[in-house]
Amino acid sequence: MANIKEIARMAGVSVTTVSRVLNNHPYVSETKRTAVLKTIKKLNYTRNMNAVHLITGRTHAIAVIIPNINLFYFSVIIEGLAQEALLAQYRLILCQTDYRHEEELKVLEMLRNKEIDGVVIVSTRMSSEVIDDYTAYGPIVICQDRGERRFSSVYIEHYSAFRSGLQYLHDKGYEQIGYCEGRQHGSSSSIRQIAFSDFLAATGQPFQEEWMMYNCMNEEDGGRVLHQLLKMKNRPNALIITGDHVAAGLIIEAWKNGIRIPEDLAVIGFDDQPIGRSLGLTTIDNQLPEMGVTAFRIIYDQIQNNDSYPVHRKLDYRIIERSTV
Amino acid sequence: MANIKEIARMAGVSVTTVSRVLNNHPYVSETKRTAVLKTIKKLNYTRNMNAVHLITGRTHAIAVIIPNINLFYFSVIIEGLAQEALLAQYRLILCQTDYRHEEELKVLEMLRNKEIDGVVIVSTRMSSEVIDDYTAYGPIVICQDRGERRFSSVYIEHYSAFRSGLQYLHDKGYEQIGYCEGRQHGSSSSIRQIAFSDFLAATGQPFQEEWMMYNCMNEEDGGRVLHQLLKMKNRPNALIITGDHVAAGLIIEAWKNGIRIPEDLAVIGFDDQPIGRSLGLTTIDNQLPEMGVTAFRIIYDQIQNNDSYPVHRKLDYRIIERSTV
DNA sequence: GCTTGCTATGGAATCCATTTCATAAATTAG
DNA sequence: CTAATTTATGAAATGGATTCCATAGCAAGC
Repeated sequence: MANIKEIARMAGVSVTTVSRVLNNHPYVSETKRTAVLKTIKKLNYTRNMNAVHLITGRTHAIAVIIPNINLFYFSVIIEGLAQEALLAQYRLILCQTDYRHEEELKVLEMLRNKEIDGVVIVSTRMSSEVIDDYTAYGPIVICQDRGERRFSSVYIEHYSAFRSGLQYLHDKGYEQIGYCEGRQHGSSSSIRQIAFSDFLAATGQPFQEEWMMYNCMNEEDGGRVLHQLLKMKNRPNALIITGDHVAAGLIIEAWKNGIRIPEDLAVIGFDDQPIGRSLGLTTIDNQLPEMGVTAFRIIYDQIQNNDSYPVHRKLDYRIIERSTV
Repeated sequence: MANIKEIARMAGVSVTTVSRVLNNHPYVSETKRTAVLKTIKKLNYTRNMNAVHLITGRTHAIAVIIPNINLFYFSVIIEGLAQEALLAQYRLILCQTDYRHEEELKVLEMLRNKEIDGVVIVSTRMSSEVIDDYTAYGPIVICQDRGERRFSSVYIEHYSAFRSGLQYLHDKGYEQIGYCEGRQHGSSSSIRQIAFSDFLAATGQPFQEEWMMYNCMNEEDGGRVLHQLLKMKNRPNALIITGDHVAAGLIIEAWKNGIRIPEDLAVIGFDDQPIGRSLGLTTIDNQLPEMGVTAFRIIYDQIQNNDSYPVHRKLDYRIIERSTV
């Protein structure tokens, strides 16, 4: 109800002085300062932040584009992001777009509209060209590896992470390796597929279409994969699975069906998820929380310094050896 | 850069007419409309949404207070909430407060500041009195059962859900029932504890402190609980566990230690989580996605109708019978 | 022919804080 | 004792839309 003008009138000062008190500006006498504070309290006044946003051109909010929060991979990144945003007193607008192009675009439009100060893109199907068009309006950071572009990125080297997983299996003596892949047309999927065929080529093995399992998203898919394996005449003796929860579903189904792990089937997962820890699953940790944290920090720095020079930050991965290989 | 005034000047119309075009107001002639649209395109104009928010007093944003997104219980609620928000073209501001009182208050202050149009509180430690103080500033809905208050709620009857879980075990012939509880001082924990002791009283059983397991939050805690059980001289033959992931950790550890489920130990969980499905875990489904969806709809209705009459909506639960009881 | 009602348009007020600029008093420096 | 700072204060411009109100042309109703 009350606005800065009314406070000024009642406290017998100018609006400028009230604004100074509100923003802790030093050049206000102690008498006036207390008078203003008293009036503010009396009228139960707070700033209308929309006016502040309008005049300052900043909203202290960033948006994050994500297909779905209820997937471990994403929720962990968001957790880190949200933690950092809280620390920096920034608002985090969650945009669960399910890869829908028009919704993803709407978020970038928010940047143009000045509704937000920056955008973190965790996963998208948008082309780099489309995103490039919006870099003029504010910092954008993407959690994918896209090479050099006009926007910043934080990424894991999926190629080498995947290759080192394969190499690990190979070093342990497994030669027949199958691959359970997540979202078939994800950006990292294609990189991993290349890593996979490069590995096969390097070790002189043929590509077996039967040993490729597509669209493995959750525990149930893992279970389904095990039954696929059971039907095969020529089975792989090791599996590399992108996502520990898929691996978990598979391992549980394996136990139920008397398949010994790793004796009959070795399994290596990704992302070091809690359920994998319980199962003793060997996995490749991708430092996902770090991803969210880093993404926020990049955005934050760019907002603070009004700097649009793109930054690229590579995160490390590491193999966590447990008992499924 | 460009604003509505400039568009008006260039298109040779008034700002009012431009605003009308922008808002699809019918009373604009076709000639002027196209002139305006052409100018908008030419100058690559978009509205400054902060100005719109200021003048309209609405932001089309709601905030959600949540301790941590990376917990299944919460992330599922958020998923539903985010889906509905997207449909209604609302922004969802994620406030991961980790139960910190000052942070939770800041979110309510955002409502007073007019930064947001409403608040969904998924879980909080704030007292109803504190929340009541903010209902004057906009709709608030809480996902907890707090009896009749000045703000709306969506809730599960934890008491009866828990009792029916116990009853189910009892009907199946289990008499020695232990209880793994989540966050010890959560609002639903105390209700469940009452349900538990009421049940014991009703069936004439004594309360066994040893059979109460506190602070079971994740898979590892479930594993830990199993080892606690192994050490007991007098073991329960059934366990009711709030949270399927805790139950999952326990079941996996049971398998490793040769405890047969349900023969040696029956287990009933809560929330119907994916990992539980793989394990064949009997569980009580609390319709969590529905919770988020409903919470949003309540807020949305109240915003639309400028209606602050509190609504209370109870969600159903149901037992999903699988093979651990 | 006169009253309504609808279409079309624009001027000006409004939302509310920040910030630049101008001014003046009080210090400090030299 | 004058010049240069520092402190303190307020008027007015600014950010960029929406909307109330006034005006006017035109068609329909009686």
